[in-house]
Amino acid sequence: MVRKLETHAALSEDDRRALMALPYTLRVYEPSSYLVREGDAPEQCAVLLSGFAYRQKQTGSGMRQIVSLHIPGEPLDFQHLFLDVADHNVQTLTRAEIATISRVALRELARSRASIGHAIFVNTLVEASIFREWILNIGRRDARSRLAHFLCEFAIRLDMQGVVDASGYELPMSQEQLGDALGLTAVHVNRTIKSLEADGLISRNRRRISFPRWEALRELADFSSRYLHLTQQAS
Amino acid sequence: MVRKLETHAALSEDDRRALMALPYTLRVYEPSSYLVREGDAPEQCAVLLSGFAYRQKQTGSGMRQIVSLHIPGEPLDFQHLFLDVADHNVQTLTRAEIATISRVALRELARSRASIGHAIFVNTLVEASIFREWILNIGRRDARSRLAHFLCEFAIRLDMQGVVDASGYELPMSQEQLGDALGLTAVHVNRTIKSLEADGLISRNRRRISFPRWEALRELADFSSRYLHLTQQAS
DNA sequence: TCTCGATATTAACCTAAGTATATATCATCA
DNA sequence: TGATGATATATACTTAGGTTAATATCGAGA
Repeated sequence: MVRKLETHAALSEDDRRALMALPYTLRVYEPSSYLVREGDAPEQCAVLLSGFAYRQKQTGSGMRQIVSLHIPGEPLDFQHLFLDVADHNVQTLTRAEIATISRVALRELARSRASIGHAIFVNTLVEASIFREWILNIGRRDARSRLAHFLCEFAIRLDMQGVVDASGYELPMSQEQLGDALGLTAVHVNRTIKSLEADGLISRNRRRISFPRWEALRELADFSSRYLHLTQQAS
Repeated sequence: MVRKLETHAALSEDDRRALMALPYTLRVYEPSSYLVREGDAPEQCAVLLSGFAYRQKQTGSGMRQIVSLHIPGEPLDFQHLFLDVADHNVQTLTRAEIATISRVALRELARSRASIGHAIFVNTLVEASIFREWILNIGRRDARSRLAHFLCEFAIRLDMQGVVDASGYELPMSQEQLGDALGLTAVHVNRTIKSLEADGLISRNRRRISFPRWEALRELADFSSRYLHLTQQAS
């Protein structure tokens, strides 16, 4: 599980063993638990085994912006691995099972084993690429495309990670949180979801979403998976 | 110059010599020249010696979003150092002097000299942190705060890099481009600049901007420099 | 089964920001 | 020195999305 994430970037040989050998602590967190708080000096490095999590920042006036979303199998703290103080918050979205590794030990491993360091680096580069796409999405797409893009990204990522069948998935968040991720209000998220549904681009049952017209949705979303770097080869 | 950028992250000893020893090509680019195009397989790694540059992505319908801005002394291609295909465009903003290093050589150096690899990693982590702040800025702040935040960030970064005296600076971009960076239209950028000016928060002469009431501006902008990780220590 | 808190949905109304277009300013260059 | 193209500024009007608040729905307990 710890190395499942490494695979997407650059397969290593038997330094998997080294990764697996890292001492870790397993713990289950309740929804909305903080894993990292802005201002903290990060000591540990968390990996999401099950459940969902997100990164979040807040404005002085208390507006929240979700800055990224994380699915089972993804590491949560590479962004702070070499930084002294956290610049954002990391929180669980749902109840989540999390493995915690010592930050120093991981850094040591990254330094001593080049291929592991490389894999971690690639992982953070892909994350950065997703940040860029989110900037584009929030800055330049209207609510319908923006939401559609978000849904497409989530679908593809879940699919890649093998967490879900292609038919659809259970959105692990409220419309309020969806708004925080998209830079919209909950009310407008609701309007927009309804509008996509009315056009038959998605269908829903409670939070379960499926995609009766995937191609049409993808087109509306202006979605291309290039920025996810799915085909990234080891090197 | 090449290693000036490394300093902000984690000073290395005499592997500066190794960096300096990298063969490079010097070239001057005209404004708006493409350095990297989305879809390309990056071969070279550019460092901005003078002038300004930015990263940019476009929507299917042709809307542009500037995703980051770069000032003299900053490396431009670490984001693609270990990725096979570019996910965004890099362009000069002004006429710019650029040193080009072979990507393979730099990767080799990053691998063989841990402290250089580390410095590069820290640099990309800080860039990622800036991406996150931009997501917050675009997603959750209104036009006045958003523009003010942008101006503050630019001021601080220029100041840190020693490019400018604290009194103010010459904005190297049109209001159109400012809009592309902020997720606004040029018209609204103009309104917003005028409004900040009317309130005495900035003063202008053509594109030269100065800050008669820095503290007030910074407060309006909800700006805290934490996310720039200015105090990042070597480790 | 009933209650409660969290979500979701809806409606009415408001405003920040977009659109469209005209005009002014400025730097460049023939 | 006058023309030209790129910016910047201004104005009128429209609209996507925000605000507020009321109502409906649902799952978890008691």
